[in-house]
Amino acid sequence: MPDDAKPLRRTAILDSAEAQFAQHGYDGVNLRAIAREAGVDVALANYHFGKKRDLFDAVLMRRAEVLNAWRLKALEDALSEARPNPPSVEAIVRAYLRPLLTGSHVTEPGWKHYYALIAYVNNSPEWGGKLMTQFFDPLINQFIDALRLSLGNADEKALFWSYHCFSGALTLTFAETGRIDQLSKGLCRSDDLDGAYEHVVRFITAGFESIRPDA
Amino acid sequence: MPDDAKPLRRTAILDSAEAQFAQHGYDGVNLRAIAREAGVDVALANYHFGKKRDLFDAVLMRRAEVLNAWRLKALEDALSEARPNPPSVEAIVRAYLRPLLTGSHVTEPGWKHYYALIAYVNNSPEWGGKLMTQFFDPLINQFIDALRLSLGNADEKALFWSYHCFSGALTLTFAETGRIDQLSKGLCRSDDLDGAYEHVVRFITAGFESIRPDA
DNA sequence: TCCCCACTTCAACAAGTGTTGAAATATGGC
DNA sequence: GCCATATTTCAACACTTGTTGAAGTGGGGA
Repeated sequence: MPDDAKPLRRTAILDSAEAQFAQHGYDGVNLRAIAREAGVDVALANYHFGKKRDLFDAVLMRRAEVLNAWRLKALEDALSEARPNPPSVEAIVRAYLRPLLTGSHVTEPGWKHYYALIAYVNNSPEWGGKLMTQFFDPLINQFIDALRLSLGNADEKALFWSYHCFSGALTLTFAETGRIDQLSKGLCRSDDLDGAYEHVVRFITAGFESIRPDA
Repeated sequence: MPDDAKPLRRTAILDSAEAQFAQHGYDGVNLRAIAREAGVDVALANYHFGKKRDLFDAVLMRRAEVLNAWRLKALEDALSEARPNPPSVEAIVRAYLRPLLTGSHVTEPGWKHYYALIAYVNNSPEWGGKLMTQFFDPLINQFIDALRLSLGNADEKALFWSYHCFSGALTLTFAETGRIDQLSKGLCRSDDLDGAYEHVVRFITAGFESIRPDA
């Protein structure tokens, strides 16, 4: 039987929580609003997920696993295509971003909400350090290893600060705040992840290339 | 008389609100906690600033004006130094970042809190578009104009998406989430803004240079 | 048919929320 | 000292919050 055959209410709660946490943050949402949008009673969220904070973690976890699998495969493909040499920086950046910014899923509201949630978490002084580490760092370390190889003996501090810039640029893209729409007077649209892809790839690749020691 | 001679409680409320909004976000804070840390009664916040949301705006406004003045001067200095030519991209990026990441104020808790607040606002789908536009975009447009001149006839979409990456990298730096500390196993410290400065300048400058048409 | 079980709702609690009007206190000009 | 005004506190309201225990529902196996 398919995964979502019976527990319809359960996933409805997750979907609703995802959308609302993404838009208003953890504290800006109450369980009654989540339950109302899911069409269930308040107590049901507690029955399935426990405390509010556990529901938040469950939302975060659900798509993190899917995402990490996609991105791991993209990285491994890039590595095996270039073998025995390390892939180019651009190939690594593309492997990092392609599963996130391109493909049919990036227009689905569920994924958009999830991305906005990641933007919220990554920039939160309270949770940024802990939660991002918990859910994503094993994969991120593999990407950084690949970049280190590709860049020769780049300075380690420069490498980590460069990744930091990368992460910040990406998560602001995820937030889809509409600010670039205003700044560019409508020329760029923050909800157009696919359109942002090539621009972000170019900018980030050039940033990493600038720390190459023999450059 | 100095500005902060009499209204001690007023600024105490602003300081406390700044610290708490920065750490927990708008909805994660209640007025009683702000008043307690400021050592005043709850009703006093209402007397001075009105509704909770107005207090939030007042916190945002206070340092925005100072910041914009510093950064405008830095940009004008860069422009006049290079005249009649446009300044280099690096000079513009430095003018943008130097007032933010270097100087004696960047170790003060007040400014750190304010920066974290900016990170919160800039990445918030609810407020990112509106508030950042309101407080900072007049200045940002001048920076983008300078970059456009310096870069020759760069593609406009590429220019705005590049600034978007810039903004994301900077605001994640402001958030000081401690994530880079964990990723780098302590080699980089997210509270070391001054140490981040040169790395961010290099990364961002290279990113912008990559869209130069004759490159 | 009956019973067990997972699931769902109902109703309520205790604590915390922003906001406000009135009372108390301080401040500065005369 | 006196009084108008600005500041600060007190006390309370009306409402929302997360959480929980008890009751109800439905379906599948004995």
